[in-house]
Amino acid sequence: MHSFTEENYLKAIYHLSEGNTMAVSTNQIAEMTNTKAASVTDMLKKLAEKKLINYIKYQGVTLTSTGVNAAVNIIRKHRLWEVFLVEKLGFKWDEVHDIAEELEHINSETLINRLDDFLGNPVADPHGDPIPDRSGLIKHKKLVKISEMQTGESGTVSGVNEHSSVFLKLLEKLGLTLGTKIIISELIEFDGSIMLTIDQKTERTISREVAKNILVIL
Amino acid sequence: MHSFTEENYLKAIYHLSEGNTMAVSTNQIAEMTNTKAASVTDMLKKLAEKKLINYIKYQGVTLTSTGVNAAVNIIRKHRLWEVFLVEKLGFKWDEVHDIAEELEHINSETLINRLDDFLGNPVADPHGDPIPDRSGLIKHKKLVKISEMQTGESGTVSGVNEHSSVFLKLLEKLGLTLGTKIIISELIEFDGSIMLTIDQKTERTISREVAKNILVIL
DNA sequence: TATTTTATTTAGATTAATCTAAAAATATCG
DNA sequence: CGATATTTTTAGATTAATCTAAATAAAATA
Repeated sequence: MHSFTEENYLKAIYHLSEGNTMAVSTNQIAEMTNTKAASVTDMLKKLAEKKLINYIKYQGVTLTSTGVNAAVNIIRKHRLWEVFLVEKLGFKWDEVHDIAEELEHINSETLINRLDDFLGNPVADPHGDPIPDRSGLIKHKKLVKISEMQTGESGTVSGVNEHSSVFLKLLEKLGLTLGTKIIISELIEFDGSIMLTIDQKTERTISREVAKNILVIL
Repeated sequence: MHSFTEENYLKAIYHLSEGNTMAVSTNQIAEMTNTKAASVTDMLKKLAEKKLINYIKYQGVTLTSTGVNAAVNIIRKHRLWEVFLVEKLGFKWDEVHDIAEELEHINSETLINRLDDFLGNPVADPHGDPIPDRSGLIKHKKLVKISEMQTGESGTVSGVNEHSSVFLKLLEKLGLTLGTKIIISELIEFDGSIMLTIDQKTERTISREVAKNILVIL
């Protein structure tokens, strides 16, 4: 098994390379892991030694397939524990991240597979992020940022790009939690803010910044 | 908070001082934590510095009240997680120790209190060991070893003194799991083994060694 | 009680993860 | 394209937890 710390680096690299196919830089990793670049370099050497990443000095890193596997497994655990915390223990979606951050390092494949079954094999966590299945497969849904929608388009809130407690609490206040149906009523040219109808009832305006971080299924 | 390692030392000291009021020795701790005496000495200095133990060179240690609190809290977490693993995830009583050993270090009072409620505030773990309540109070039941019972006496299996998987599996094979009613039918003088009736049906003989490790409520 | 044995502590190293400061490589821009 | 800025790496320390080997204290025993 890998150490707690190694797992956190793998996860960071994975998240940083989601979307873009580019290699991830030392500084990016340092920022994400709250460490200094020098520490990251040391760890990268170690992870490369273990064949978890492809590392060329000064050129950034990518995960090897072994590395991806390890990372995906941690993410699977994180998200399943989040579902547990919300569905079974009654936590709110903005309260679970830090606890899941600890729970994701518990080592037992049996445990996590039984937890998965206990929870009814959920496909998404409380923030709408997909949960990898036990073979590591992730079913990505086609999600669109509200900021990219056109007037008249409608969709269902199904994910977020920003997981901070402040943001999630705001969404709750706005009535924009997962499953909420929205219709774009107007795009305001002046500041890019967006007016929308929530659940066929409330009309609301949200800033472009907020809109960028809400994902919907059309 | 205390480190993972510090917590393990506190727990070890607590378990070693259960029952006897004597100070716990460096070597005892070394054995329980699978470390060497020299490492223990270092850690004892650190724990004493933090006022978690009373430590006098060469004289062994006792926990301070702060230390007891910390230890009991870890034990509470361990046992609640064990209940979760058995009751909710379908693990067997001999499979949960190692996983709970990891889970007990997850830091969140809210989490553990919600888990407690979710489980219906159990008073004992799957091995019959009492679960401290959220204030740290432990309700000890008056338990007697089968080896101390007399012919004709009856009782209900309610705990064990040996938590190894081998032993627990044996008890299952023998039909001596928690809740089983037994009556002592004969004490065999030759080797100290004990003949008993299980659930008013089966008659069985168990060795003194096994009998010493099964606890019953009369 | 003196001697031997056992237990404990100290001294000095090691490993993992981190840091700061300096050096080296890469990227940017005038 | 070359000077400057930025990024990354190296060098050398630090901290927590551990170890082995040697020294010291306590306990057992003859």
